[in-house]
Amino acid sequence: VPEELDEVCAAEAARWLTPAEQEAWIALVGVVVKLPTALDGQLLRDSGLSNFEYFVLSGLSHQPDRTLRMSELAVFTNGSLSRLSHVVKRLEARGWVRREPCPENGRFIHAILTDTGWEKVVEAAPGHVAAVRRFVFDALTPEQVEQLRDIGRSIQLAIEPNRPLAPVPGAREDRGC
Amino acid sequence: VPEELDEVCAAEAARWLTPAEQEAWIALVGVVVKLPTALDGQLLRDSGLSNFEYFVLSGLSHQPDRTLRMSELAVFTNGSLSRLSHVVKRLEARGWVRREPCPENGRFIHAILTDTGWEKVVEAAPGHVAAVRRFVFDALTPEQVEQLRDIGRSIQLAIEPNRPLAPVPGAREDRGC
DNA sequence: GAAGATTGAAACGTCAATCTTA
DNA sequence: TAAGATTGACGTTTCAATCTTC
Repeated sequence: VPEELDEVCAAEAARWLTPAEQEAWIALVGVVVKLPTALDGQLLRDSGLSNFEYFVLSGLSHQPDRTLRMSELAVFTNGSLSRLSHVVKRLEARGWVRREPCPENGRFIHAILTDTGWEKVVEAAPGHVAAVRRFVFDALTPEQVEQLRDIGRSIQLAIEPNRPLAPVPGAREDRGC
Repeated sequence: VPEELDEVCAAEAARWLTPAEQEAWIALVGVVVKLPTALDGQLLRDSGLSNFEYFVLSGLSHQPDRTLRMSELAVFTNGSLSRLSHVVKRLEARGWVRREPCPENGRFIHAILTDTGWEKVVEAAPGHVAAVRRFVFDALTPEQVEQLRDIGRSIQLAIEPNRPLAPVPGAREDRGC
């Protein structure tokens, strides 16, 4: 068996990863798999929300009118429109979001955060942000935070050369929230 | 609404993320969501395998005897034992893996890569590695590769302080495969 | 009893088909 | 006709309960 493995290695050597890349790859895969699980766990235990649901509510809460078109929200949440539709239906059933057709263009549907939904985000946010700090930023130096930003953007560009990296227009990211 | 937002910001200011951290966070979330989708897409199209299934087959293929206990394999794949059990059942039905109780300790179950399974990995590997190169390493400088490794390890340590970071013993990572 | 592993039901995501409005 | 959005069916993951072996 080792011999066969060598053959495979030799045949495809040019395409394999270097040892340094392998180390980075293993580390990256671990984060990609474990971070969502860890964050989902905290949110689910403490607030009964999935990561994705929180992202939807949080995205709406940062809009000046707590409103976003479904397709804009889909971009913001990095999810498909179909998935978003299912999730918003559940959030609507729980009373945190409501949907209305756009008065100006009937093809658009506005997802709107309700007052109850706002309270839910306000309740859930501190614990979630604390988890993000604990799992990510407390473990990194300021230089690493910048490195992470640049690396993340480069990888996203490689995956989606055409899509803009910036969050949805209107998001109040500059506010420090 | 903006006023309320300010109140929330002020009340929880100490726990929010800094602007630099927000940028990094958005970039990281994007990678965490999009990279699995991109890799899953390539594998599914070209080889009919999910990322997780490939990881299982690949993990076994790197063992000297193509064998790993179920619980070891679960650690290696960053997945739950339950999920692994379901997946291995499907892989067994497709003839790529078989399961046998450990002769020395009947509680352990060995997952063993079959010859057909080996061929499957050999067929799927080049395309998958090429995708990893294209989406990740072609976009990064050698310095960034090292940074990514360190950042990834730090985050994993923060998530799981107790679990070892190294791959499963016996994995032939040092071989360049 | 506890570790290792499996199972079934419920929840979720994905895909293709559908519906609606411009 | 095409863009925006929804729906239902199917496959997968998760969670709790179960089974087996030490």
